Amino acid sequence: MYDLIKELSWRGMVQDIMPGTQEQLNKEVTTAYIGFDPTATSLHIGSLVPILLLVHLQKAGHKPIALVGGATGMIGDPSGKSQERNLLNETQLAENVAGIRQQLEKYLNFDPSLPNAAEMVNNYDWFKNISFLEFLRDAGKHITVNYMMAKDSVKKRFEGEVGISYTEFAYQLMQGYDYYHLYKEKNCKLQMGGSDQWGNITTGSEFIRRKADGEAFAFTCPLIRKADGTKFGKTEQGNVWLDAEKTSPYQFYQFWLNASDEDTEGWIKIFTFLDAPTITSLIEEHKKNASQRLLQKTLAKEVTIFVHGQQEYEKAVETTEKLFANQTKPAEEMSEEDLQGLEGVIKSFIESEKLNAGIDIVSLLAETQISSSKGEARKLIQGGGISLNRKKVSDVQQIVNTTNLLHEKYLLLQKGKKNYYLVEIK
RNA sequence: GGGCAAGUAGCCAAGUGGCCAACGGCAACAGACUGUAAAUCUGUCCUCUUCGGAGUUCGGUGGUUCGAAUCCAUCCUUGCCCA
Repeated sequence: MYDLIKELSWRGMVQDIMPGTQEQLNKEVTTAYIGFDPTATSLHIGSLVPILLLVHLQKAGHKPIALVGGATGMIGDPSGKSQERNLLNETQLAENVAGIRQQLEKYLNFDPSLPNAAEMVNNYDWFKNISFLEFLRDAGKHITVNYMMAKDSVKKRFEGEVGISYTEFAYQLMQGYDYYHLYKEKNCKLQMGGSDQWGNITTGSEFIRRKADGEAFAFTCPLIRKADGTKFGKTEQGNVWLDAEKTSPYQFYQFWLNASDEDTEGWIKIFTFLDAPTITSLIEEHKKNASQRLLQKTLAKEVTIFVHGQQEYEKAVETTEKLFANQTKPAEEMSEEDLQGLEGVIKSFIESEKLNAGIDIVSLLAETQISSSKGEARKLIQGGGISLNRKKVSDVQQIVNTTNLLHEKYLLLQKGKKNYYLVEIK
């Protein structure tokens, strides 16, 4: 067993920590949990940090519990939200819980023969049996409203102009009860999470102290931000998901590869398992010749392998090389195999009759969904944002027909520099 | 139940009878520069378009007016104060 807090500290993954947490972890094998909100069927890269915390925890010899918030998801966490959330319906929620469960199983070791095997729980399982009266008597009585109101997440809403419903106000008490439940049932003595969860987490510790006279610890990791202040984890296609169906490994790899220098130094510590000397030397190496983007490549490699596996990583690199390594090389020189093997690039189809007759570029872009409308397609072309087979389209009227096809089957379209689309005839 | 204030595009936020598809900022998308980086500069940014325009907006509904995001009525939502 090594010093987990020390390990996480140099990685920049500890924001707030309760006194005594480090001692507890070094004293004995400790069970710890993190909650995941079932707001979608897949987790996105924002959830990667909590997942990594659990992985580190397990590596350090402790026992991780992943809690899926089937019950709390029905309520809505006010943390970081300036507005009341919409309630999810039950079927949607059940679907989301199932999806997330499946993903978490990939990253943690659930082998029951291990002394510190990971476990997964759903708080709906205990909340469904608790009546409102019971909850008020067993939980509500132990925490004062004054205490709950002092939390930042709640205070903001009191001060803001939107207000907070009784339902969302109760959220932190539910999360506190979760912690108490796991403390009682699983001897869970540590809760982790993003720093936005600090308020909710400490309510849990306080609740355990008052109701069970027990000591329960906590620490949080900083929320990931980009150096330019914009939201982390978004691309032109939207959220970056961990599900390969939603975000292909190639797109996933590209996301990390595109990280800025400034962000990469911090991210490589957080998102990879590389040790301190390795990272230090990588950073030095990178600074000598930043244009090689060694840090970005290493980061992208490590994270893609962790999430999608070695094989998918290799395919992503292959596709990346075909598209970006020889950008000046005419598209006509790409072999059929090259084009077919463009794994993860967005593909679409066009009927061969349309090409035989010749189709104007604007209609083609609209039909293949590369642009959302003809108007947008036209604007993109006028702004110089569209390339066909690596040649910039300058004429809005340009007709595309079979002579433009590569290997009589494909069209390689680009929106901007980085977004490739492969159109196949059918 | 009474009083006061507010509701404008993804968000913030101007506008308070025609010059308004609506100032500005953020976010987003594209271009130039570059290293598939950052910063910077430029363009786009309600929807559709044969690029000439066309259509639908300013919480909902109804009205006044030649003409309303702007005035009136009413309803809804939110916040604050009083009961």
